[in-house]
Parts: sequence; structure tokens; C-alpha cells
Amino acid sequence: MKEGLGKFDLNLLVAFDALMTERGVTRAGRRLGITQAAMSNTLRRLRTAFDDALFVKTGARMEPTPRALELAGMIESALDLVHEALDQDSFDPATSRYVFRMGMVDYTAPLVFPPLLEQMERNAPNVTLEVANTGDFHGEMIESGEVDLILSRVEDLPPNVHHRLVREMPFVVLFRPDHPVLAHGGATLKNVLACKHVHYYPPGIEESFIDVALDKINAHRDIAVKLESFGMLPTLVSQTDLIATINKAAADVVAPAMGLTSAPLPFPCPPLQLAMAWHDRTEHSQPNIWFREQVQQALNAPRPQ
DNA sequence: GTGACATAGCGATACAAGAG
DNA sequence: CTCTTGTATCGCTATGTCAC
Repeated sequence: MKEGLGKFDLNLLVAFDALMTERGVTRAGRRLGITQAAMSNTLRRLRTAFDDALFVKTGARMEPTPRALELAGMIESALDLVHEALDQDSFDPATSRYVFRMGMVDYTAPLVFPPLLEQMERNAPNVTLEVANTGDFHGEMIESGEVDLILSRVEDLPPNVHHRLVREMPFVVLFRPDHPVLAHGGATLKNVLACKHVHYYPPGIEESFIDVALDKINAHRDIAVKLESFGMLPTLVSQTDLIATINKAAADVVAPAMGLTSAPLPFPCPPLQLAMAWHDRTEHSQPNIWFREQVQQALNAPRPQ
């Protein structure tokens, strides 16, 4: 670096970080809320400060030079420390305008949102919640800092990701109360296998728990519809003779709302293990500690019966 | 043609230095 | 101490250039 710290604009490090993340001047500028031209000018100042091109145009992207790659880790760590220092004393939920970014698999939405939003409205009316449907666990979204917290089934965690099991959820069968088979004969194994199923599989799920459990008893269900989004499932079940197997916690919320019935699964199946996961760099961040507690409280909140 | 980056020129703002 | 002036910095719009 050509200048001492006193002369160096530390905001340039934030710009560097945005360029590393976005790999484009226009996108990095948008991320920082400035125009492409201003971002280009910032990149010029970065280049002067480090006496290196730092990012060079390669096709449609601005790829980092070896020098930029060398700096990236150090700058990221420095910014993490600054974030942590700023977070420590200043976070007051009542007045904070913090933006929490949360990734979740969509079947957890009915479970966590009503109590979580009520709590946040009461305790932190000015914070914003950005939610991404991540499907089942996507470690890279936590590692890249795209989300602060993920609520999902967790498997194969990267070493720098923490997690906490927050809930075990058994599966149930969900069907119309006037279903031609289950309404009269009940949700026996024979009846459940005689029905057509709507199968919900979040992105990232390769193998369904239900089908693995059925395999173990040499049984097989007839899947008529596969859904990648949970949102349409209750509607399909309420308007057709299709049945679904979903976790009990989600069923307890959607069944009363949609006039549906649920019954215990008539075959053994291990419960769904729901966990929250977060990156090492937010482990001690006051806002993130507070937010994790809010999510945990929301999951523990009593459900309306 | 379109999208993305670089550059020129301009205006707003901050700050230091000097005059009153 | 306050006001004025000069300078530096930064972001904006407009436009040029280049790759696809």
C-alpha cells in the first residue's frame, strides 16, 4: 500500500469486499447504493492505493488478480472484526434498523413466522427480515454471508458453521375430512398406500424420508404429483383426493386453516430434525445472538389448537 | 443491439487557511 | 471567533469503448 492508514479511506475495503462478492462494478455499486460510475471511480482509487489492477475484465465478469485474491482473506477478516466491534455495544432491538437475512426451507414458514413476526413487531419494530427459500441446507449461503441464519434440516455441515437442533417433528398424513378412503377406513397402512400422494420435496432433497421408511417395510406409495414448493400442497389436498405426508408441526398450522384432517403415520418413520445453523463469524455478534433467540422462542411458542 | 466498464465534466460538500 | 475563499474529494450524468 502506498499510503499510511491515516490517509487511507477505509470505505475502500467495503468496496473491495463488494467487488469480490459481486465480481462486477455495476453490481458492486448497486450493492453499496452508488452508481456504476461512482463504483468505477472507487475501483480506480483502490487500484491506486494497492498499486495493482485488482480486478480485470474476463468475459462478462471482473475477476480478481492474484494480488486481490491475496488481499481478500485479510480484508474479509478485518471487516468481520469491525462488524463485531460495532455490533457489541450498539445493538438495541427497540431502536435498531438492522436487516436480518434468514434462509429457510418453506415448510417451516407456517411454524415460525406467526410468532416470530409478532415478537419482532413487539420487541424490534424497525428491524427488517429478508427471507430466502433455501430448500434444504445450503452451506455455501452461510459461508458467503448471503444469509445470517438458516432454518432447515442440516447435513454435511462445513467446519465453520455452527448449528443447534431446534425441533424434532414426526410426520403425519394430511387429507380431506371427507376423503373417500381415509374418512371411512381411517389412515391405516393399507388405506394410505391405496391412495394417490402429493409429494413435496424441497430443493436439495434427494431422498424422501417417507419413501426410505416405506422401503424398509417393502412398501411403496403411488406419487401422482411432485411439488417443489410447499405453498400449493394444502390447496391440492383440500381440492382433490390426493393425500400428503408432511411434518406434524406444519400440519397443525395448515390443517385447521384449510379445513383438513391429519392422522399419525401408520408405519415407522424417524422424525424430521429441524436445526438452525449460522456461520462462525456471527457466533458472537450481539444482533445475531438476539435473533437466534427470537427464532428459538418462536419455535417454542405454544400453537393455537 | 445490449450490457458493462472507463472517463470527462460538473456540482455539492468538507476542510483548511487567511482576513477582518 | 466568524466569514470568505481556495482546494480536494466524491458522486452524478453523459458519453465513449469494448465484448458478446
